[in-house]
Parts: sequence; C-alpha cells; structure tokens
Amino acid sequence: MKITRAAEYAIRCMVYLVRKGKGTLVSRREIAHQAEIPAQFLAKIAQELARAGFIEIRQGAKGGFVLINEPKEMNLLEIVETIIGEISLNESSALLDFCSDPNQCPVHSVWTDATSQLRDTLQGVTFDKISKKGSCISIEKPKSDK
Amino acid sequence: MKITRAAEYAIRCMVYLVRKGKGTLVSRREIAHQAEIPAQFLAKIAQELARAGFIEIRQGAKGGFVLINEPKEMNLLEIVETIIGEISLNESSALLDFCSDPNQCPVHSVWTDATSQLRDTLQGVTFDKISKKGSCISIEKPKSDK
DNA sequence: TAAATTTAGGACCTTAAATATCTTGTATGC
DNA sequence: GCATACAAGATATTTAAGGTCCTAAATTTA
Ligand code: SF4
Ligand code: SF4
Repeated sequence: MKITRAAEYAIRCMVYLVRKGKGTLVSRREIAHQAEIPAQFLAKIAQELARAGFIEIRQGAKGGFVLINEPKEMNLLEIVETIIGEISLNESSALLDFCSDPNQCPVHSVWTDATSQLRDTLQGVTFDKISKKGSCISIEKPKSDK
Repeated sequence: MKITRAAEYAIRCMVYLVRKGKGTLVSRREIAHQAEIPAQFLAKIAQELARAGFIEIRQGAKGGFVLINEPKEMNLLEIVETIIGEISLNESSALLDFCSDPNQCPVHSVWTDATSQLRDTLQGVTFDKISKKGSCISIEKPKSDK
C-alpha cells in the first residue's frame, strides 16, 4: 500500500493543529485554505483522525477541529496508518498467500525487514520534533481569520 | 510510486535465472510456469529487463532468456527501478511542486530520508546473497522440462 | 425559536494506474 | 517451409486514488 496524498494531507492538517496548539479550535475552512487541502476531502480525512482519537470535531457554527493529544505523544506513523492502514511496501510483505511458501524465500525477508525499517523511521518522528523546526505550511494569524 | 506486482515478478524472474546460472538459456514458458508469472506479462517485463541490459532475449524456436551479468553485480534496487522507475514513497519526496516551499518543511526531509534509506537497503541486497539461501521458487529439473 | 453557520456521512463521479490479454509480425531451428 | 517461441503495439479489465455533491444534523446567534 502506498503512502497516499490523503495521508500527506492528514499530516499537514496535524502539523497545522500542532502549531496552533493543543486544545485550540481551528475551523476546517482555515485548515483547508492554509494547508492547501480540498475542504471536502479534508472532512473525510478528519473524520478518520477523529475516530482514531487524535482530534475532536465540533459541529455547528463556530465548529472545527481540536487537537486532543500532546504533540510529543504522536508520531508520523500513527497518522499515516490511520489513513492508509498498515504500511507495507508490496504484496510480498503483506499477503501471506501471494506465494506458496514465503518462509523459504530469501527475498521475502528483505521486504518484511525493509517495511519494518520504514515503519520504525516514521514512528521515531514525533510531532513535537516536527513543530520545533520551520514549516512550509504557514499559520494564519489570529484576528486575521476570514 | 509503489512497488508493484510487476516488479515482484521481475525479481522472481531474475532469481530464477540466477539460480539456473549466468549464460544459461531458459524458456519464457518455463520461467512463467515455475515462478507463477502470467506468460504474456512476463514478456513485457523481460523486455524492460533486456533493454536495461540485465538479460538477453533469444527469439525463434529454442528461444528464451539468458542472464548476462554476474549475480554479485546486480541488486534488488536496480531490478525494481528498471520496472517501476525511481522509488519514492510519496509525492512529497518526488514532486518538487507539490508544496510551495519544501525546503522550509521539517516533514519533507523525513520523506526524502526514508526514501534514501529504503533505496540503500534494497541496493545492498545483491543476487549472489539471495541465491545462497533457499527460495520459495522451485527450479525445474533439467531433462524434465515440458 | 428561526436562521445562519459548519461539519457528518453516504453516494457518486473522474481519472489514472496496474494487470493483464489479444493480435499480428518476426526470428530461429529443424 | 513449417512449427516454435518471442516482439511489440493495441486493447480490455480491474482497482484505487482523489475528489465532489447532496441531504442531514449539530451548534451558535440574532
Ligand atoms: S518475496 Fe519470495 S515469498 Fe514473497 S512473494 Fe516474492 S517470491 Fe514469494
Ligand atoms: S512534506 Fe512538507 S514540503 Fe513536502 S509536500 Fe508535505 S508539507 Fe509540503
């Protein structure tokens, strides 16, 4: 399963919320506009993030999204896999029945190892680390909201 | 770009040829049957492998594929990228214009780093290492060819 | 409490890519 | 010359991504 654009959008959304601060309500419109995400598509993505417990969604006028967790308690892997499911590089590393006897195959372990390596790398990137540096996603100034 | 089934087939094909030995002619039919690859699809894949200089294709009666290089001079990355193009985990690590200023974004480097890590891992797996171990792809016995 | 705002959730659409298969042509060996 | 085996381009088929539309529901505010 490949890392989709939806996963990328989810990360952008979380980065934006993290930089606004835990507990701060931000409208979907603002996030969509600032992080350059199609608004309706963001709705879908946010629903999954909410179901997974990363954000809270408030409906109605003055609604929007709120970050629930501490940035240091969230990592890229969690967010990505919330959207696209468990990462696997190919069918060999995912489907047990793609081949007759994967246990005997030297290539198979390469895929499973590489997949683990990738997952570990992403797991090591927490959102507090991310937010300490600069970002190409600009944060809209308070009071200048439209 | 994700690692496709076609790439997996290409690897299976190369593993089969490596185990038969450099310079040994093997019919497409045999490879397709033993490595469980659709014969016509294998033809397409083999053409790309041939164009990239990994195998030679012999036409006509008693035609087939022949491994050109030493197994230790070939690695998984080469084969995979011959089929699917340069590996990149997502659009962030591939498209320069997906975001306004990638240089400023802390997440962007995660993707490029993770992509490099993956490519390095695959590059380190040469076919001589692979063929030293067992494989789920069984090799058809000489004389018992059908 | 009616109206305005904002998201929810499901249905639907569009495009692109993977995964082949078909058909016709060409090279080779006997 | 004829059977065999691959070449190469055209043509499905299937799957998924990426996104839009529409009606309902929740919340605020006048
Ligand atoms: S990696 Fe090996 S076991 Fe896995 S599908 Fe490929 S050939 Fe089969
Ligand atoms: S990783 Fe950063 S620079 Fe790259 S596309 Fe995502 S937000 Fe933009």
